[in-house]
Amino acid sequence: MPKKVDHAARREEIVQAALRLCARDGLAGVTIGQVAQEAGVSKGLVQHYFAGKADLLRASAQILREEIERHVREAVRDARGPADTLRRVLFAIVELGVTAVVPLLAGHAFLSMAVADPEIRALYRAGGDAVHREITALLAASGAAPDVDPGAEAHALLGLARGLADGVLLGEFGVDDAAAIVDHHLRRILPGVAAGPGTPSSPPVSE
Amino acid sequence: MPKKVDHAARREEIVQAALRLCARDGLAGVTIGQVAQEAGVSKGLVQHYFAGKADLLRASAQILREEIERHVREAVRDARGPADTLRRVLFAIVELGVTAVVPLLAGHAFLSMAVADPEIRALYRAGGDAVHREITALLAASGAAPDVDPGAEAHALLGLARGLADGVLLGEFGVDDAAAIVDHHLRRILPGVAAGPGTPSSPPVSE
DNA sequence: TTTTTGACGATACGAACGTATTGTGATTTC
DNA sequence: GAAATCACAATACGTTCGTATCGTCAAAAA
Repeated sequence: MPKKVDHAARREEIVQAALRLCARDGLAGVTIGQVAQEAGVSKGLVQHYFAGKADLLRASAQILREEIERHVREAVRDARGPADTLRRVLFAIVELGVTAVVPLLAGHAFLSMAVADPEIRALYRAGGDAVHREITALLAASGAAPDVDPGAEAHALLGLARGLADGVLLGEFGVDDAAAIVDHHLRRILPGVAAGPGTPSSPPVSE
Repeated sequence: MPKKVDHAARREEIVQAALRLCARDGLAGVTIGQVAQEAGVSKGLVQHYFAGKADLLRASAQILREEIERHVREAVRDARGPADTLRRVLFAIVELGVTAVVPLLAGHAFLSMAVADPEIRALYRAGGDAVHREITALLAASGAAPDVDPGAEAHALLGLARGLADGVLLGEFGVDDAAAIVDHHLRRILPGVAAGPGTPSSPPVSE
């Protein structure tokens, strides 16, 4: 039998190349040949690991989701209490505009596919719902003001964070401006919870 | 001399076909041939009106922006006072998720192009900045609470609206839920301004 | 009426696409 | 050590892309 390789790892290498291309040139720039070149392998190898282009894109969307999830989960790792966790989650999402431009851009490119492809759409929905549930729970555990409905407020916060991430991505404002906006809203929702001691982001940079 | 036709109108017809394809299949599905077929004209005619594919895409992004701007401007037409206008602007943006799925999806597809193509990027920035200025002005004129910075709050509201539009687009919640969220935030920002008498959207639908 | 001009269609062509096919080593099992 | 197996490269093939070119017809100007 032949050399034993980590099938999943090899697939991920190729997918990462695909995501890079997707962020640089859009979904249109993702071709088997380009992906192979970007990954530094032969075109044949891409075929060896993926049944076809659709398979490649499907896997890319999947890993894209995991990538963002990992990013958020990492930002939350050593958070103190639900309020701090919530803050870090939202910051992490906003920071995608600069920290993880590739996944974010690729995500946008995939969004149009999500409408046509039910499998990718399900992936989007699952991801969004998971974050929403998480934020709802954090909100409920953070001692929110009595007039806030955790479910609705979670939709608001998630929407706000996503919208701000796009603003950061397009350079309309900086991460720190976005972070300040998030903090401002959190302070309104969570009375008595001051801004967390450690800002996960880098020191302020003038726009 | 030959038959005189409205050059701009013919270009727009073709662009509309391109945008439809873009929303249905993503940017990858926009080919000269497909656009021609969708528009019901020959491939040669598309060439006749556009110097090349890049020209077509550029024009599409331009018209896309005008389309959304028209949509918002129409929603604002018979608004009463700055607070009501602001509310209608935000509602219009949120409603893009159902009313103008084509422009919204196409916009997402173009977003990745905006990073690479400086011309399209400038278009995005100009559009975003214009809306931001508008919202800032409306906010200042609406008698906002003393602790709100109109500029920052405008970024927040615009971000919120954009994020909610995506949520609506993906079916995470309904337009009415999103509208309620917007209203809730507006009430906090603009004390003393009750919800406008006429909700532009349809009656509540359970998710 | 003749000429001219541009709208528009049909076709041609090279490049690049996705995929199918084949070939070649290296490595593990027997 | 022979045989089987899989990672991986190379090539070939049919399709579709964007674009260039040519042809045609109608209408305005002469």
